[in-house]
Amino acid sequence: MGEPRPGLRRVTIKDVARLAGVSVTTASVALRRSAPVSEATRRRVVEAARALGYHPNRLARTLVLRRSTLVGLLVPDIADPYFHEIVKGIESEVSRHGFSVVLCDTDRSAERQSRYVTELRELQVSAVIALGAEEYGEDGLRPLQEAGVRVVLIGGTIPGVARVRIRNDEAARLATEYLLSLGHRRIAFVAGPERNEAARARLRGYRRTLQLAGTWEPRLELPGTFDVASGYEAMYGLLASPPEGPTRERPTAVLACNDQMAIGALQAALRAGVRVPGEMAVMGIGGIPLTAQMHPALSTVGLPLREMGRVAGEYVCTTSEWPPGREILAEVGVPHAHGGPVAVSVLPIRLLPRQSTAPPMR
Amino acid sequence: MGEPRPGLRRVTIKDVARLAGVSVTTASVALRRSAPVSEATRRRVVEAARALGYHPNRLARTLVLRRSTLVGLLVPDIADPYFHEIVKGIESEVSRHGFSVVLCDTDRSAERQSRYVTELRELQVSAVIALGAEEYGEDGLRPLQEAGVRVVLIGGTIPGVARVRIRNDEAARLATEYLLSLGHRRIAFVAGPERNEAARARLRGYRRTLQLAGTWEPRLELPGTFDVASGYEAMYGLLASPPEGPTRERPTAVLACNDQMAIGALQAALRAGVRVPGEMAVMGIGGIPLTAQMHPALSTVGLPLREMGRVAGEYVCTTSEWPPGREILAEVGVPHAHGGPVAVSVLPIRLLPRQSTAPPMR
DNA sequence: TTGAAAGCGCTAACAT
DNA sequence: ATGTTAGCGCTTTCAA
Repeated sequence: MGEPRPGLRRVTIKDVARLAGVSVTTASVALRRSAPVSEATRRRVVEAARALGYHPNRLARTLVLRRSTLVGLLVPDIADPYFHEIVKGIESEVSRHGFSVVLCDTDRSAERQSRYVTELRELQVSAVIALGAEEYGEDGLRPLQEAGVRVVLIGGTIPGVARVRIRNDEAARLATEYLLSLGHRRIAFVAGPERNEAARARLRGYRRTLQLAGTWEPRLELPGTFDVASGYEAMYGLLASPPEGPTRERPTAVLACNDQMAIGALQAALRAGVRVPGEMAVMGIGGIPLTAQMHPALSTVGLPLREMGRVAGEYVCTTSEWPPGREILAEVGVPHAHGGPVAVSVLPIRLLPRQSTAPPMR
Repeated sequence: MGEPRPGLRRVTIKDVARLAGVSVTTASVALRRSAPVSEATRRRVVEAARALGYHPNRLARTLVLRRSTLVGLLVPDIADPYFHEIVKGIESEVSRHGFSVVLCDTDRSAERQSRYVTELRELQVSAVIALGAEEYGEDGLRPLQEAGVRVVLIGGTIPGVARVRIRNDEAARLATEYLLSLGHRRIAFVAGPERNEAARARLRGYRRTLQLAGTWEPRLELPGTFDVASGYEAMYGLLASPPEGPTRERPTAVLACNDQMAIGALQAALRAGVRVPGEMAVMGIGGIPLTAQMHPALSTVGLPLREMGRVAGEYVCTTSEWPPGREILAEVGVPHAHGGPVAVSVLPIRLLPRQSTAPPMR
């Protein structure tokens, strides 16, 4: 902790009270309007506060009220573009409610993670929003819950922890059906990390859709790690040595499990002189802004990223309890999602057909 | 503010003291080792704390000690890749010192900005790190300073405010000289926003270097706005209608004022069927990780982004005052920077020659 | 070596 | 309508 900055004694409510010629209580009440005060005194107090440049000390308030306006944000890597829109959604919603966000970039390190969990407890945060649940393990967030901190997950599941859900399987289904509708039959899929729940769900959605269409080929499922380079490599490998199969032809379309890998795949294709979308359609899932900046602009499935952040932010700032137990805040999916639990609130997943997809060449 | 969470009374130092059978004072002293305590009691206290899962309340501590472990981070747009490494540098350094970062994404809105300035004051942050100084205006941060909050800028200048400086002109010079050394003579420059200090410095560096080489052509200075799209457009325009000049030929190389625009320019060239680096060399400035992911990998000038964040973080967490007045923390530049004030600490800018640059074709 | 008392800035009973 | 008292959790004089 830094030295107390000397000389700069901050102006407290005491100063305001003195200048206004009232008691501290009256000053407090007048400023907060938490009880009736005569209009005259209220004005005097407000005027005194303005004159002195008074700003209430939130920490003192937190202490006495025993509720904090601090919210922790646990994120595996703030540089990961997938998180950006989500973070912006969180940040603006939380701020709108008069809360503040404490940023904790764990850098995917278990050690930093647990340090942050401790730190957030000490800071008396009222809630924690955790991105990338698969990082924390079953009980990584337990200490927070036990301390009475409201915890909500975005992406992934931990038993007993509230979360914002989206229908990742539907997102993949939407993309796959779109490619099918364009006339593609051999559609490769660049999968994500096995441990990632969203990646698994998207793979499932892709697989089921192709199985239903009768064109599923296990060999067209390529491994990937969510990053640009792995998408590049997957496409590179595909072009270098197309997987064998019922037909010897290489796929006419590649769906990547996330946008970053689609970007990598796109670049690999272009680099190899393969025309996109003419000779190879490329598609992602996510709808991060960068996809729109590519040339050709990348077709993808737009997930309500900002809205996910907003919902989580609203939840943690909101006083009323949500349905208890393993709470589902928002069931985010296509409106006609088949079966499943009733949606609390259905946010739109939408297809974003852009330049990187077209019907296969004849 | 949320409701106080009932029932979950947190464990305080009072509980620890009671369990250990000592006074609160002794418990405090034992835990902090701030005064001599008998080994026996110390163990009892520590044991009690462990048993109860005690975590000190930092806000209470801040209140009494009058120094906070909160640091505000003002950033125009957390999704801007230029800021990522800087933010990570800040975050890890600040965290290493036991401080926490309050994230404020102003979204380049003046209104949000001033709300945040107020919020940070109320939170009693001990310091604020502000990225993108040009956003805040001469006195946007004044209230913080007046409240005794230590303020430091990364990028840009505000009179009387400490800042971390890098030699942006040198970065551009380095890039330009490199392109000259490859044999390029007609080198276009995609400039950045006029109001951005770094953009102006880089333009200056480019211009002077070419003037020195006797190959400067004003028409080769193209306008840009720092984003990918503007780099794309600049290159697109260049290829569609090469600027007239002493020779009718189009430039053989394009240097962009930042990496994002270079990425856009690269894509435009590739899209137009112009081979990079064969027919057109493309280069950026910044060294953001994304440049390494491109194909071809983008040549650029690596700025010590993480280190800039680290230095700023260290400054705000550090108790000792730095040189007063318009403090210069770290003069970041090439070792042989010509003239200028003496460097407090010189951080390396380094050339990152990669695949997007090569000698011009004959 | 330990503890009692005071107080950081604020708010909420409970008077008046 | 206003003021007095008490106390949030913690640390630090100052006594014992």
